[in-house]
Amino acid sequence: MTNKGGVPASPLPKADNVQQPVSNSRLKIACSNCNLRELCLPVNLSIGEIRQLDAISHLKRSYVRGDYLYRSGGKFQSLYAIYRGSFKTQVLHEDGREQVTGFQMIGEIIGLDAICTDHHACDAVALENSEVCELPFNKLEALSRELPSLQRHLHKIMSREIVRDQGIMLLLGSMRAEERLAVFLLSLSQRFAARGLSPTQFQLRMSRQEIGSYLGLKLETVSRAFSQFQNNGLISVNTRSVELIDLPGLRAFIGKQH
Amino acid sequence: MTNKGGVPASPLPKADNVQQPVSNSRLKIACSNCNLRELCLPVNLSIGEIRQLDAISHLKRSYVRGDYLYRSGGKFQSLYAIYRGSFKTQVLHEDGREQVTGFQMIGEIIGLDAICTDHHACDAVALENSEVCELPFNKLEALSRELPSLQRHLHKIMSREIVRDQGIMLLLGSMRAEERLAVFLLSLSQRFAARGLSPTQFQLRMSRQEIGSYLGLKLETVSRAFSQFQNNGLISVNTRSVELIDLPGLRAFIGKQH
DNA sequence: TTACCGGTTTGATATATGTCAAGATTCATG
DNA sequence: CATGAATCTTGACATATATCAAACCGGTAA
Repeated sequence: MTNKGGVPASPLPKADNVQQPVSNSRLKIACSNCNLRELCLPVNLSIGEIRQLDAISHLKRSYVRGDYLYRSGGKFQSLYAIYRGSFKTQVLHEDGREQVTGFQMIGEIIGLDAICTDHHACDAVALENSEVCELPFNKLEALSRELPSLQRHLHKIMSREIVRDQGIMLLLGSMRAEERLAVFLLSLSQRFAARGLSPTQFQLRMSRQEIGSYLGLKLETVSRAFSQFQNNGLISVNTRSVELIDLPGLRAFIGKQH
Repeated sequence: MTNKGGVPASPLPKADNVQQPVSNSRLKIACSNCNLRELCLPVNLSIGEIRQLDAISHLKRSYVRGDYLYRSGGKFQSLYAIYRGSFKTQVLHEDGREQVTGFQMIGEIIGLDAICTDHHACDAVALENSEVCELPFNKLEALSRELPSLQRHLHKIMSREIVRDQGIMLLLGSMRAEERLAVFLLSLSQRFAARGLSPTQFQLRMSRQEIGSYLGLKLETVSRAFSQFQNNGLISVNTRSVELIDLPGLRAFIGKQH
């Protein structure tokens, strides 16, 4: 599964609508495929520093939809930078309840939950054909002692995750069903835009059930909310393909009474 | 407000039911007041290393109930180790909605949300008379480049916060009102126990409204759930003072249908 | 083509929690 | 001690979302 050599084993990934990579560093490629450089690791690093980071990373090959990147309880070794595709993370309660805690896409770092106990606290499951860069955490820590800008960046990534989770707590704790879906769609829109993809037209990689779990709703409620937005002319939706027709209207919808 | 000297400006804090401090290091004191050493910073550090950490910390004086430790949007300078008392953190939405994102008590670190943008993402408000140790983050980062065990500990604290938030997402996304309150009470119980306090009898420092905001419920619903537990003989409650009578029963309650 | 099969949509109804309102209790203060 | 302001409890009722059920759709395989 892993490829320890210094050169990617497979051709560079190409997504529609994405610029060509600007260097042959795997991590930089994972990053230069998107516009939002902060999402990925090699920010504010010199060429030499990026090479050091490259030296500790491995390219892992494809996961297909449904494959586990890691499982809850598994031993923690590495963080993963998503290189192509997307994942969901979920926590399972012993009584069978599950909660999707996030959807991760290209350029994002996954696995931070495992640091505190040395064991993963959730499952990570591929939503489509995907590839990740593995970043052995011991080596990442050692390198970040040498490179203050890498250290700071690692801290920022963890802090951003905390802030993101708090935003979801706000959503789950105090928003109505349709508001939650609006927030979700706008968040996807923004993340696609940051990667040079269309902010108004995209394919959902997850089911209504998975969206519902993430938003604390049943799948029927999610489906009804989609239909409602379509009836109001805010979006056009056909199963997994979505077009956001009225972005300002969607934004204005959040926080409104009734 | 700050005290830059090497010696605490006020007498050591004493809580009922808590052991005496074992050294005169402010951070170690904040820590040795509790049994769960991992909660606080100077874990696995030598005496000399703790002195280094002490050298970068300041003791801040009392906050009274309602005082802000920091405000959302404020410039990020420092993390804070709670030395005495307790705080709540809350995020505010522009439409006036607020969500309490956590309650923090002695030995816990607060302020991690601010690292990613250099500005605080939430408010931190004292729930009672409280004191904190200020830890200037630049100095903390510099020191953690020198001390790998401090570096790892800082990472664990951030990761633990991520895991905690994901647990609350599970609670908010898929539990019923009474289950949420049971989880909340058991979590408090465990944290008190870890500090050498009674796991079954304690005073709540927050209002029904604040508990409700944290749990995604209205205050009336929280009040009814308290009454329900009391009627079922699981707890005894009188406004802010709570006794957990049947801990196993409370645990068993979580996840049960109906 | 035909027949599945998982996922989605939509309708009818049930229920948990919210909303509104009135008292009761606790707490702060003169 | 008396007063008033918060906070908490409890009841009656409203409503958003869940539940249950049926029909619909798009892809895949026989």
